[in-house]
Amino acid sequence: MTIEEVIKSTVKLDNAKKVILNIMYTQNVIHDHFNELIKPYDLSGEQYNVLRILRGQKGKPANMCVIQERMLAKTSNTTRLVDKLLLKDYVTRNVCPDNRRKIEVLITQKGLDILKELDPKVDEHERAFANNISQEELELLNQLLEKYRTQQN
Amino acid sequence: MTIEEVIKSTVKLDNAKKVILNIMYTQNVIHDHFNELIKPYDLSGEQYNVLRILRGQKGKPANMCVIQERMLAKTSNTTRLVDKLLLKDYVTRNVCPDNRRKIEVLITQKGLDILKELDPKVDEHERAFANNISQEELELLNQLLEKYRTQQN
DNA sequence: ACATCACATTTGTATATACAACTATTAAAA
DNA sequence: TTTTAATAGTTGTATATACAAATGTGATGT
Repeated sequence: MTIEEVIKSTVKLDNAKKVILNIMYTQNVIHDHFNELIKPYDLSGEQYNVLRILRGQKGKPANMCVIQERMLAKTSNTTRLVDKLLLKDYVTRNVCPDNRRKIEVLITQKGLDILKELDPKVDEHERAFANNISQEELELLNQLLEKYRTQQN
Repeated sequence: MTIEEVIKSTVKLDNAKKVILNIMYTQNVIHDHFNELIKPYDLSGEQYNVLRILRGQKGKPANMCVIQERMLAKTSNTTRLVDKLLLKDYVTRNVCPDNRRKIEVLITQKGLDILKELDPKVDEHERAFANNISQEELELLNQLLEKYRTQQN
């Protein structure tokens, strides 16, 4: 389905407009698909993302700004995301002894368990999209997106 | 900047994962850039989108579900978006005489004026991203995104 | 005519996002 | 040492999003 069909556009769009719409719309499709996946687990996409970041720390605590800078959506409110994870016992939160302005956030075993349960489903989600396109095309798509993003103002 | 650098990943990611992150992140970058653009105009991105759809109707009124199906984010609450536009006198809203379940939404001259004022800025926004990449690459990017999106479950 | 169903939109509610203001702590400067 | 500035995180508030339930209207069947 082309992007013109998606938005039922009657006029022909130029490539610059189409790419933006295509990226925005594709993100929406991925987002909705992922939300379906995690809905039964009572986790939001960003909560999952934070958990994955914490697992990536491999036991090393992460403070708030480390989490923030590794998230895709830089404007998310990390404090409140961690609050939610804390309520579900997926993380612990402690004041850093060296610098009391900082907070040390750690993933718990329960957090690791839920991630492990989700891993195969997330893999399947990723494959569902990637399967329709070759490895070379995937690589090309990555390169083009990275190039596209690089603005020269 | 590669997506690994963006999320400061220490491990190597496979292409399927990278494409998803790249699309999500690129959408974020575009979204933030666009929001900067329209912030002085007291319009949200989705409000702008609705206005653009209404202009595309070329005088023909659009009812709620027509607007809905032309929006990128299908889950947006069209009623409340139109409420906001109504408050700013950018649109009118009337019950359809033929079928009183339906609502006829029309863009006003004031709505057309604000869009006209925004047009060059939106063009510039689109070019800012597209300029760094050739027309052929833009076309390829569109094709790859459309192909990628097409899941076979 | 009456019941039932489908359709179009609105409303309620919980959660998420955007962004500014605020608090607490540490570092630097006078 | 006191003031000032920078850093890290939290809180408040307005708006947006997600999703289910409710309302009102029109279409269909008996």
